[in-house]
Amino acid sequence: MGRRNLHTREQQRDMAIAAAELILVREGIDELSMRKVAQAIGYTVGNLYLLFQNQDDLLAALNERTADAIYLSLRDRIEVLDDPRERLGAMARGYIEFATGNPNRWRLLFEHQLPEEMKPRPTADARIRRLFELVETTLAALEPKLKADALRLRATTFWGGIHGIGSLAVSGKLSWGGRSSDYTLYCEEMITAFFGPLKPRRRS
Amino acid sequence: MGRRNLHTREQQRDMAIAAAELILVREGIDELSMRKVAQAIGYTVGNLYLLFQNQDDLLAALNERTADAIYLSLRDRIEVLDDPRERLGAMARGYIEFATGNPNRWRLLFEHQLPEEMKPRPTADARIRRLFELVETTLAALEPKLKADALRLRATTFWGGIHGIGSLAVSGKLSWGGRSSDYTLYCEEMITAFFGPLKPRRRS
DNA sequence: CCTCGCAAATGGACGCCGATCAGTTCCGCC
DNA sequence: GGCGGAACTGATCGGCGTCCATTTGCGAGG
Repeated sequence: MGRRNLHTREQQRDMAIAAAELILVREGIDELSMRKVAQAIGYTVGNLYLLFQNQDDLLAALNERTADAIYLSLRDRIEVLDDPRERLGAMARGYIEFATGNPNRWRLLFEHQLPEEMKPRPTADARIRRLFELVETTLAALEPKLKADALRLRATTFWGGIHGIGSLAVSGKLSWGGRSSDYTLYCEEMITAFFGPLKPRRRS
Repeated sequence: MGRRNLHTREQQRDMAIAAAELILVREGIDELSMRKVAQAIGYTVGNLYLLFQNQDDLLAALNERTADAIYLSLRDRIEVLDDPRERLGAMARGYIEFATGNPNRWRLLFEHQLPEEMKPRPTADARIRRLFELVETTLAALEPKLKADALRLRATTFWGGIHGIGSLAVSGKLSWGGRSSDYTLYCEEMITAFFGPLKPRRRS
């Protein structure tokens, strides 16, 4: 075949990303090959390289979608809550739930290192930074007396801790440190460590 | 060539593991291939499959060594310290230092998921559990009034948090949440969150 | 000292992968 | 109606993990 013009470049890109995400979710990272993606969208492998620089470029596009999905999920969760403390809890639980509910997408985002020569692709990084900033903003409402530097340090450390719970949960290593696999438990413990016991006074 | 008997099976295994670790450290996970390992030890690829079931079996052997190295490193660090609080700090810093100092070994251990059909290989898991138990034991000395369940939960959560710092540090994503890349800062903040400010009274 | 069984090790084959590019096809403009 | 060039193909390359028929040579038995 030659020129078909069935879809625009942009459409083909979207199709490829969607197909790749489906393969990623259903079959895992190792099964996600350019050949499978090409076959899934009805084009040849060579054509994929007119849409993406290489495989890592496609994976980076996937990661952008994942980062967006996490951010929007957390955003939706907290906008119905008023108490900053509850917001942080909801974000933490939402983060862990996304990790355990979408392990392959989560792993690709955080554990698949892209080669450094494609570092000038700040889009994905910016979307993660947005996530950290969401935490920071929420934390600012909870601890208004903290200075900017201390606030940032605290938010980053807290979210790094939550991230660690997610990381261990996804790789199935949380049970190594204890019997339970109920990640919410670890979540609550982390929040308590950072922000004190839940609801210190109720109906008092 | 045929029978050489230059090295025993055990020796060949050790040579292969050592060679693989060198390649892992120097060139990264993606460059660690069975062919390179075979060439490095002066044998053919086919012979490697008389020593290991498959590549993941070799990687699992590498991970055992890494887990041992981390455990022994932390053990050495704390045995010269008496104060439990200082011990936990030393362990946390040591963990992060190992992660940032040996990123490829650390990534292979925690971020490379082995296929589930080789799950009946409890050796590597046991070595990680040992690490968690070391934390738990040290924490027990700091908070003697905690019950076993609460202790385990607290230790696991704390160590999961430290692990998260390491995970983000290794993947270079810690700067996303703040300017500094001085991981010790995050370490101290995490310890403070869990165990209160450092040295609450000095020379008082 | 010879020889021969069998363990030890080889090396090539298979099917997959990411990546490249000369060549083919056919759309749309003149 | 025809043609230039964009769109797309598919063959090709080197490398990968894995397997196994074949070859080699050590060492026990004569």
